[in-house]
Amino acid sequence: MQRELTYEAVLSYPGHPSAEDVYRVISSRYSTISKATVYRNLNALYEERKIGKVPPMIGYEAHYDHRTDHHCHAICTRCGKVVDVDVQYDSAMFTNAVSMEEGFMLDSHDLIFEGTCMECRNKEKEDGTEGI
Amino acid sequence: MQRELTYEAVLSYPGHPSAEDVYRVISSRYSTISKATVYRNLNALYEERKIGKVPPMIGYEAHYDHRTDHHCHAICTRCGKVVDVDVQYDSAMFTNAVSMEEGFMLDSHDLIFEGTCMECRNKEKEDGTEGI
DNA sequence: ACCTTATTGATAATAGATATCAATATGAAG
DNA sequence: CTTCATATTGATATCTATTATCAATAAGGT
Repeated sequence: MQRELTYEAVLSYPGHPSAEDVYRVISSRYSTISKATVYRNLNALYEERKIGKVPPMIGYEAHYDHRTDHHCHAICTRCGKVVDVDVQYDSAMFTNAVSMEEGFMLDSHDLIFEGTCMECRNKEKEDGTEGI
Repeated sequence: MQRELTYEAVLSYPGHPSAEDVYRVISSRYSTISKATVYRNLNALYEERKIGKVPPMIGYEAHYDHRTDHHCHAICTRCGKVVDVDVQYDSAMFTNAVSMEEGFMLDSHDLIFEGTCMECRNKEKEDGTEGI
């Protein structure tokens, strides 16, 4: 039942919530939910392929996704926010290159972009001109 | 001085050592080195761009690289080992796609492959036929 | 109602990495 | 060679995100 809540929270979240985000949303109206349950259910939902998971980088929390199709993400290295990116490319060229690497069997690939989101850029601009 | 040792350890390591790997190598002949020093120096060397860092995925340790040029990596999801992959592609197509995303300023991108390395595949094969 | 299985909350534990801080090393200037 | 300033180190505590544990509870079938 908390599983349902978790699922709905991810679906209705604008963007790519972290486990902490999901926990915050749910506990605001169902205050007794445990963090462990959120983590558990996010994992379970991801295993069932009902939700997606942004390829998680060390130093940032894991982020989940209501999209389950394969697509790319950009992560803001300032605030950790994740946005979808739609890039067209032929993934076959990757498959071929990797299969040449001595016996490595390719399951998937991730294309991840790092940079600064507009909000953080604006914030930095403000900070930079502070005092003028 | 431990900084030098750290640098040399990364350069001479076959593959992509984790902090733990580097620590093990160094402490085998310089037993008093502290783990904190290794972590610190790996970070410092990476900041100075003297060594590379494999885009670090949650669930695996960070791995370092004696190559400092931009290239791709494949990670074995069984054992965490990292191997280099040389794929040719035009990164301009990525740059353009991302810059369209409302004001996101792109710094870099990472193309990461996940799969199973040959050793782990062999190991699984053995395990599977065990008892025949 | 009864039994089995799944889910939950609370909490402890984990891994990998960073922060702290006194002790030591380094290195330039006199 | 002293003296002072700065950088690096080792030991350890701490942190963050996550997973493990486990008794308590909930669900669901017969």
